[in-house]
Amino acid sequence: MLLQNPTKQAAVTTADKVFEQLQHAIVEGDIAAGSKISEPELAKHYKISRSTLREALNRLEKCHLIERKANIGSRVVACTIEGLLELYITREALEGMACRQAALNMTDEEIAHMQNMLTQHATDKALQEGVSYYQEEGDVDFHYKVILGSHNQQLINLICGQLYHLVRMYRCQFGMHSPRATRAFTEHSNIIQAISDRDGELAELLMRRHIAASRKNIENKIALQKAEQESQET
Amino acid sequence: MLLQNPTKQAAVTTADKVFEQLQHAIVEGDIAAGSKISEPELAKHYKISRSTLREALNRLEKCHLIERKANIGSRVVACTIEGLLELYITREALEGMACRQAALNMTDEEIAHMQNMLTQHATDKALQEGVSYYQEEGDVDFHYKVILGSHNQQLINLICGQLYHLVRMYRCQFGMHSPRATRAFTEHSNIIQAISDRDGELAELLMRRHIAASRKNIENKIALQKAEQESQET
DNA sequence: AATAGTAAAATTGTCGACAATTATACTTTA
DNA sequence: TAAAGTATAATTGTCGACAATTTTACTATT
Repeated sequence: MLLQNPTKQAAVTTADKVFEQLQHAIVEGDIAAGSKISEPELAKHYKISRSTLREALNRLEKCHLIERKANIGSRVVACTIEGLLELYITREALEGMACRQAALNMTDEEIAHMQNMLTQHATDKALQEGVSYYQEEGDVDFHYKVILGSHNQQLINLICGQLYHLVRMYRCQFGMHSPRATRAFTEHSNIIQAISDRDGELAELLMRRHIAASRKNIENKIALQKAEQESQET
Repeated sequence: MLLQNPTKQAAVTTADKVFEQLQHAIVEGDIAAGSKISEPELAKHYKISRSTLREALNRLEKCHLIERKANIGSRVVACTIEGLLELYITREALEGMACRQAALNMTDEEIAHMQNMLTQHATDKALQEGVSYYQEEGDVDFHYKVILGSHNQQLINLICGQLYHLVRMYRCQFGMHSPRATRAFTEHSNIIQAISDRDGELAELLMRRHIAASRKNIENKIALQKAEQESQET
């Protein structure tokens, strides 16, 4: 993952650095989803005081990667199917609106840059081979560009600063790299076209369909798995 | 304000209590928007240690009421017109989707309860007098019910747990109680009808129009003020 | 044997002190 | 006089210890 969250700011303090390490560990599943967090243990592991660790934990809570209860402690969030679907619903709402705003607020330069990026991806051999490159980095890259293009700080903070850490976590833990590469590419093209045409309404509609398609793709998979399980059980 | 944020949980720890007091003070403007926060000063004022205060500050940051920079300190967020409009855009996206989900997921009991609430407000003398009661409590109450009705924890947390503190802050600081009472009442009625009909698409559309109408109302006011200022300057 | 009660251990919350960084006031120099 | 540099003061970040609460292990009672 070379990709960087565009809202991320340099980690200067120790708490920042430990936060980043913990974030990575949670997203990648090195610290299990749903597991309890022991402050003394983690503090010892990272060789920092509990105060500093708690500062880092507060940041993890801010991007919804852990949950805290008073006098009880912290737990890594659980990755459930319901949670995943809820996340997609929320993304559909926020990124849809971001896309509409992008159509209104992006500069011509930004749009040109995004078009170039897509062309770049189109000629990329990885895409032609149907490999996951485009899905992973290219997809996230595209979505980031649109969100930033909204020029709406509120939307940018919510999506890039909070939601996307969870998105990455689900991607890692559920091992999601579905074979939608070429299809997603076409959808991205159409979205950029709508933005380029300054058609906010269409841009939002297309982005929402794009995300909803991913969600339905997952729902189908789940349904299939369920059916398989039940047939095995009998 | 008797109204309670439905996502709020009992404050057991000292940091919780100080957080609530600070939250109130910031929302009401007792601590000025945009002002710098002095940790030693506040800690002394509330008679707590700096550690405990910092815990409270972290929670304020979580609901976007303050912003922190490493080694520099915290500032109360500034209330700008751009920020207000961005907030409305975000609300439109999130609450619109919440309303769609409410149409799909609310139980019949919940819907009936919400209808009763609206009838209650209709017969309320305060509404008939066109007083601000309906707008303040009734409006927020209605929106909360819809959001909770989405049964989507992600949406509920984002809107009730984060956005609405900022909304309240803007309402207080900009002194917003525009005379849209009866109109808003009609709009609420139509939204409930759509939810009752389980028409998610219409419900979302109406909620978005409802919020957009408020936003445009503000934009008009701003434009008017600007025009007045300019005419005075000449 | 199962449950309730109690004591011990562990965990979280809070505190005050010190270290590192930033802001301020003053002096020096061109 | 203005600008740059330096020393001082103030603020934020980090630490280890203690207090309050929760969990665990054990004992006593029915």
